[in-house]
Amino acid sequence: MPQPTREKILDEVFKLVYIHGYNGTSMSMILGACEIPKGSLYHYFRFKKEMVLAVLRERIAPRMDAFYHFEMREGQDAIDTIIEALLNVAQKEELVRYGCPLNRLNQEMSPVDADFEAAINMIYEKLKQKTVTLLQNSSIKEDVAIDSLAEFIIASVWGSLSLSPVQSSKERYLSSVTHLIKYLKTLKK
Amino acid sequence: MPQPTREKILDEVFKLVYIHGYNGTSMSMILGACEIPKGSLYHYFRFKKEMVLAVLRERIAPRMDAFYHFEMREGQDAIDTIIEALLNVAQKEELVRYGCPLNRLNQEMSPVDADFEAAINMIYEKLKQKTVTLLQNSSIKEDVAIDSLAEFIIASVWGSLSLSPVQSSKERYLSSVTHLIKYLKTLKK
DNA sequence: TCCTCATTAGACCAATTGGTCTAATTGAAG
DNA sequence: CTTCAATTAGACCAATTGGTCTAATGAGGA
Repeated sequence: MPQPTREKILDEVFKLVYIHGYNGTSMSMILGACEIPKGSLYHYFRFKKEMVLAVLRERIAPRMDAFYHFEMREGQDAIDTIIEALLNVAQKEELVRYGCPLNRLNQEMSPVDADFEAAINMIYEKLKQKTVTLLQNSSIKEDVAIDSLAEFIIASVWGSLSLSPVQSSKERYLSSVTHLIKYLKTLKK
Repeated sequence: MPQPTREKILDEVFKLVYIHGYNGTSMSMILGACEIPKGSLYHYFRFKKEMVLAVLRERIAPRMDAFYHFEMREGQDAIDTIIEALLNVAQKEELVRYGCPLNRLNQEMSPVDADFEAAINMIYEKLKQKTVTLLQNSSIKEDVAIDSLAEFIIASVWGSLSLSPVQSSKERYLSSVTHLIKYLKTLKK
């Protein structure tokens, strides 16, 4: 068996929902992409919502967790770790093309579904907390509001990634996020 | 007649699509909200897509145009006009609650529909151009890349408004956008 | 070998989707 | 008043939606 059915489903649903959104992805699209019969799909997931919530936990959350995961330079200032992460984003084709998958689902589902809202918020808070921790261990001036700075960083990335999703490009993201980086540098001690 | 039918439709469709998205809004929801029969709806618009594109042009675009529309202080620096606009956003209940309607439609539709992508891009470019013009007439340092700064400003606002759409709040938006304002001030001559 | 249980297969279903069409009803101009 | 186009009304439609259900399959352990 090349790939367990359940994992295959999660992979395909992630791709479809990432691009078409929750409401834009039908069960028949999913069936077609997975090339499995209905019986299998509904054997693993009771219904669509449960499936996409699983995608959130098992595909999107790990991607968010990976945001700061790369070889850290020895003795590097934490603020530079963040900057490196920001620049890393530009290398991910799908990110500059379609934006942050968490943010996409957030905008579509949070206002209309409490379960999605809660699940998304947990993932967001974790990412924010990581950023806060990094900022606390960095050479940033003491009088800066760490918490809101962390939110501003995430917000700027989300926004920069949503500038023209289609014609978008690495360059557009980079030129926008460069300002964020410049700002971060002004906050150094 | 209290309100021409076509205008009523555009108002209701705007509200529904703003919150539920394009695919999350069905014709029956629209019919229900407008309290009109199907015949009327399809008399004014040939199909759903045409209707929402009209909402984009006649409801969303004007809102974007209004972004910098308020009494400008005499002899005020253009950069302060921008800052005032950023702070004004916090007063719009629906904005801090649901985010920027243009950005929402952008994220949902641009990747999957060329007509939406084009229409949205035109509105975006106009907003960006206004921002560029303001920046050019401001006391900003000469070596700053005006174009990408304009994009960064819009991106930051979009992002700040999408931080937790539901539990969101004025405060959250403000504390995030405060960093943007601080950054803009560092760019003054 | 047989049994068991997870899995696969797909026919089937009610409800809803976006959309068509014809008939009735207006309201304004001549 | 009559005329005629704009508008309203809603029955109707094929296609699709998310979801159910029963039967067949198959792999592993006793």
